[in-house]
Amino acid sequence: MPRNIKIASLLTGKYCDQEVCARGWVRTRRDSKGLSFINLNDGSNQAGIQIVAEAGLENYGEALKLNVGASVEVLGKLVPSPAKGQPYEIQAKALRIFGNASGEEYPLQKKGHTLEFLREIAHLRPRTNTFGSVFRVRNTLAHAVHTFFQERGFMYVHTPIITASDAEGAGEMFRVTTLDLDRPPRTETGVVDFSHDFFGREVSLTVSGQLEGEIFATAFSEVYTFGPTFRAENSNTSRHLAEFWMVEPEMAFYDLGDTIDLAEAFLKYLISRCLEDRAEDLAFLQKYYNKELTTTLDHIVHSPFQRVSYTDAVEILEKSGQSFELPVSWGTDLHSEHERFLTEQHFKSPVVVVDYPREIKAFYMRQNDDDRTVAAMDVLFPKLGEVLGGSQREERYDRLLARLKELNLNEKNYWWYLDLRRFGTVPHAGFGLGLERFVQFVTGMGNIRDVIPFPRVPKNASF
RNA sequence: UCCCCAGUAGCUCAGUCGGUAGAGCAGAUGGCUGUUAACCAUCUUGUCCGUGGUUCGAGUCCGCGCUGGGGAGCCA
Repeated sequence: MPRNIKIASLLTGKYCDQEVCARGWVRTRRDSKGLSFINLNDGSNQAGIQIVAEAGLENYGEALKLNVGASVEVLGKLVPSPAKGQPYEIQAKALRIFGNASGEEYPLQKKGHTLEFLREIAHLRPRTNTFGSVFRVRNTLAHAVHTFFQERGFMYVHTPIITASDAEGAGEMFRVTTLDLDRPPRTETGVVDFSHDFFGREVSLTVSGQLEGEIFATAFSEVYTFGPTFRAENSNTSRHLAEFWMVEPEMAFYDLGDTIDLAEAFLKYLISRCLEDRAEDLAFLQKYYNKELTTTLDHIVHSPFQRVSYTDAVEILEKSGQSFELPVSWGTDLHSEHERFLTEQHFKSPVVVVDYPREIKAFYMRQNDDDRTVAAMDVLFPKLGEVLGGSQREERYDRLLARLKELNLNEKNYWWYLDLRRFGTVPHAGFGLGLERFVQFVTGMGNIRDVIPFPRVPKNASF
C-alpha cells in the first residue's frame, strides 16, 4: 500500500482507482445522514482532498466528531468524484485519528479571519489557505534562488551571522553580548569594556553578507549568499522587518552591465517558476488579495527591462509636468512616487536606473569617470518601486581608501576589505534582493509580516 | 521616531442623548441519502484593552499608558 504520497500528487490522477493513504489535517467536515465529507490538507497544495466516510466505517461515530484542525490518516480508494468541486476523492476504508482539535477552543473557523488576528496565532496560521499559499510561494522562490545560481556555477557561501563589520557604516545593528547587563565591566574612563565580552570585542548581528561575499568572489569568481540579516531600525511599516532574508550574489570580472543582465534574468526566472509551479496558489491569492496579480507577473516576465541613467531619469521627471509631493533635483535620491512614475507612466515596464550620485550611495561603489556618480543600479518594478539594488564595487585600492577617508570611516576596520584590492584585485560587482519584499510582490500580500513565518518587528517578537 | 485611526462574545462588528450589552459567524445538541465557507431547528458565550479622573451613574466623556492598523521618514 503506497504511503507518504502527498495530497498534491494524489490529485494528479496518477493513482486513480488504487488503494491510497493520505495524512493531514481536517479543514472542513460536512455530513449528511450516513455520510460525512472531510476536506483533508497536508500542506502540499491549496485545495486538499475530499474524504468520503460512510456509516459502515468501524469508527464512523468518531469520524462524526472530527473537528477543524484534527489530524487523521485515511486509507481507501482514490476515485473520480461524482460531484462537482473536486476531480478526485478518497472513499475511506479505514480512518485513524491522531489527534482531534476541540471545536470550542481551536481558534480557526470555517470562515475568513483577518490577517491581524492570524498574526497573533502564528503557530496555527500556516494551516490556513492564505498562509499555505504564501509559504508555498516563498519556498518555491527560495528553491528557485538556489537553482538559478547553482545552474550557472555560482557557489553558495555561508557568510557569518555574528559579525564585527558594519557593511555600510549606517543602519542600527543588534549588539551580541554575554556581558552582565546589570554590572558590565568598564574601562578607567567608564565606558563598557568589551575586551571582557565573549569575543573580546564588540560584535553585532549582520546587516549584510556582501563584504564577506566579496572575499569569496575573489577566490571562487561567482558566489551568492542567502541568509538572514538584521536591522535594529525602529521602522514601523508594512515593508520593514528587524529580521529578514537577503539574496546577495557577488561576481568577479563583472561590470555593471553584466550585473544588470544577471539581475534581469534572475528576477524573470524567479517569477516564471512561481507562475509555472504555484499556479493554484497564485490564483487563490489573486482572487482574495490582488485581482491583477498574474497579469502583473506575466508583464514582468515578458518585458525587457528598460535602462536609464539617474541623470536622464531626473530630467525625465523634471520635464514630465507631473506635480510630485517631494521635489526632484539632481543629487537627491528618488522617492517611491518618482520611481513609480518612471516605471508605470513613462517606461511602462521594469526600469533599471544606473549611475547615481556618489554622495547618496555607499562607500564601496565604484566611482565613474565623471567623478560625481558611481556604478550603482536599482531595478524598479511597477506598483512597487525599488525591488533590487546593486553596484560594481570599487576595485582600485587608492580610490577606495580615499573614499573611506572622505567619509571618516576608520580604515583599520576595513583592513581585510582593502587587502582584497592589494592582492589580485579584479573588477567585480553584485546586488542584493530582500526576499520578503519580493515574496510580497509575487503574492500580492500588503504587509511584510504576512510573508515571513515569524515576523520580528519593533515591540513584537512573539513565537 | 512623527502624524492619523482603532481596541466590545472564540472571530467580524453594532451599541442612539451617559442609565449595567446585542447581531452574524463559530461552537454544542438534534435533524437531513453526495455535501462544497452545505442546509434547517434549538441552546451556550462578556475583565466592554489597562489605569486614573469627571458624574448619582461611564462601553459611551477627559488624561495617561499598552497593543494593533494606515501613512511618513529610513531602507531591503
